[in-house]
Amino acid sequence: MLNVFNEFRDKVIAVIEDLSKRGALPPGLDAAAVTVEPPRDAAHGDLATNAALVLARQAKRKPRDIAEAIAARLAEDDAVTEAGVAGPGFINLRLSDGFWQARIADVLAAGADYGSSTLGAGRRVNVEYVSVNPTGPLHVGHARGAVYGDALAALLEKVGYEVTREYYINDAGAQVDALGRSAYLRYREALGESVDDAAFEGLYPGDYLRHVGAALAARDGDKWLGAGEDEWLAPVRDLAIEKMMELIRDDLAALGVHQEVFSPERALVAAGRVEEALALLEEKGLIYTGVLEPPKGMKPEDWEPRPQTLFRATQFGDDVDRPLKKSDGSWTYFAPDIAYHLDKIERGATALIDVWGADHGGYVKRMKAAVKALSGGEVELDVKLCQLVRLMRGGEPVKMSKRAGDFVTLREVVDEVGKDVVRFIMLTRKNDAPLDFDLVRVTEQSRDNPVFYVQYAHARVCSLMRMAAEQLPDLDTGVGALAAADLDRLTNPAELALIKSLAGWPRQLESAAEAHEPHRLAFYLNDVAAAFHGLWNKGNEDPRMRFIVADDAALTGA
RNA sequence: GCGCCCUUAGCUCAGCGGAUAGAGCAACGGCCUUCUAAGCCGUAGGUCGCAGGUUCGAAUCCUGCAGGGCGCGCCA
Repeated sequence: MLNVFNEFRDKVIAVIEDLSKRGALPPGLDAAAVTVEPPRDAAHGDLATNAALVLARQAKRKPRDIAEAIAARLAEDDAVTEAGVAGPGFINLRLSDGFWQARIADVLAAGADYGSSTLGAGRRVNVEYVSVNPTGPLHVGHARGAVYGDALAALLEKVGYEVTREYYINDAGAQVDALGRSAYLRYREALGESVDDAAFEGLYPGDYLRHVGAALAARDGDKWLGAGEDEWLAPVRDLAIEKMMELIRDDLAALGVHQEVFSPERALVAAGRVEEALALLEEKGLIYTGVLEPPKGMKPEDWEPRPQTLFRATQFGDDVDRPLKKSDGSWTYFAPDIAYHLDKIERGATALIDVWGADHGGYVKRMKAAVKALSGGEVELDVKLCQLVRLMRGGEPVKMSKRAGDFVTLREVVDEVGKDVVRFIMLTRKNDAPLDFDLVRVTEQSRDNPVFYVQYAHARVCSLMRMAAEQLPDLDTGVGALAAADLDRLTNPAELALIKSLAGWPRQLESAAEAHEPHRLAFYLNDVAAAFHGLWNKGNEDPRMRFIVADDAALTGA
């Protein structure tokens, strides 16, 4: 029995069906809204179900009467020691110590698969995250989306989805041309010219392009020096993009993030996919030429009404129809994005998740509208916005220099505090809440540093295994032997609390996956660590409560 | 002006339509000849921004309002 709550929900529903069959309840009741959860207050018991409250209206009976009938039947279950009705009609169940003890054997038998489930039923989900323009290294803000997306992807995989981890490379816009021009300046430097800082006005002045310039000089010599921009821009830009993507992948690897699909915008454009996607919308009558109203309340200085190619986003819940072409006839950013999302759909994803920075919030409705239009409503797009990260050091904000190219890079932070710390801290807040990242606090060894608190629980477990091997060399600490230990000796409330906490893992995974909220797992780990530290400390009051009891190998095994 | 997000203890924040709304920090009171006390236990602290609505039941869903953040054609 790996998910206690799901199993008992099945039992409750079986009881309801049986009561219907016997005429104690009307037939054909809809039990979809029945839940089995841990009660808010542990004093109420181990499990609580709302079954009677959900059924009362349908059955036209008083909730408490239904609750009494269901509770009486649940009380017959071997694992149930107490089934009571409380409040408006909750059924509270208390389960035997033996039931909980047996869960340890379940966990050991499942090993690393513990908590895995088939909730996703193999459905294909595409999670797109990071997708930073390939114009420089990742900074701290990018790390949040990277960790969030990576954790969400892992979480969905764990509960049975088939997940694609994807990065969209925006390598077709004006900013990669600026990147190419910047790299060209570094190339001239590499060949001995001195280049003024002012030359980088509007470009990327960061030092990280110096090695691109050097690589170009090494590869091509001085062949571009006298050439016109129309000759050198494309090759220089392409090399720069390639080098920047290498840099970004290295940064991601340092953070433990590995995406399997990197989709370049340029390839989509070159393959004519933008025209294809728009033709599809055109067929559906969703594209027209029209004139947009200027946004009210702000005064665009140079606003002139002009006809534009527009997508009927308003038919799919957006506030205005959205332009697909700029006035010079080239695509807006939206057009290739539509093509890209169509591409993801055509590759077989049945659900799409995009992870964006909060400053892209204004873009969500139109993208959802486009996906709805492209897929005929078959594919759902969920856009998760990650709020800002405020980098601090000892309570003081870290100064982000205004000078372009001089931000705090992800790499610097990972090098300073380690990838696990960065990953964990990024998950200690909901994605849509701002997050403070204090470089000093996250390495402190104290209760208010959640990274330390959880890692310390793990360190103590390792310490116990080491000490047990020393003090009880004959004790078999293999998984099979431990599962067969005298688990019925674990009757202390602190011991049972830890077991119950561990038994909640499958449920936590499923609910976090369904909500697309990996941060819940960080909070869960904190709870498990608290239960463990609490039990550990019982050993300070009473040596018999220590994990290792030198004169009792059987209890130590348990 | 419009859209999206946020508003929960002194502070930072969890909270999945359920019961008396929780955790850490800060405050106060305990606990070390240790399986690392880098921790644990306890006390105190609340008009869940405000006002309506839906519901057997609302911090949670809906509407309006207030305050804060982000954004609003030819940046991505």
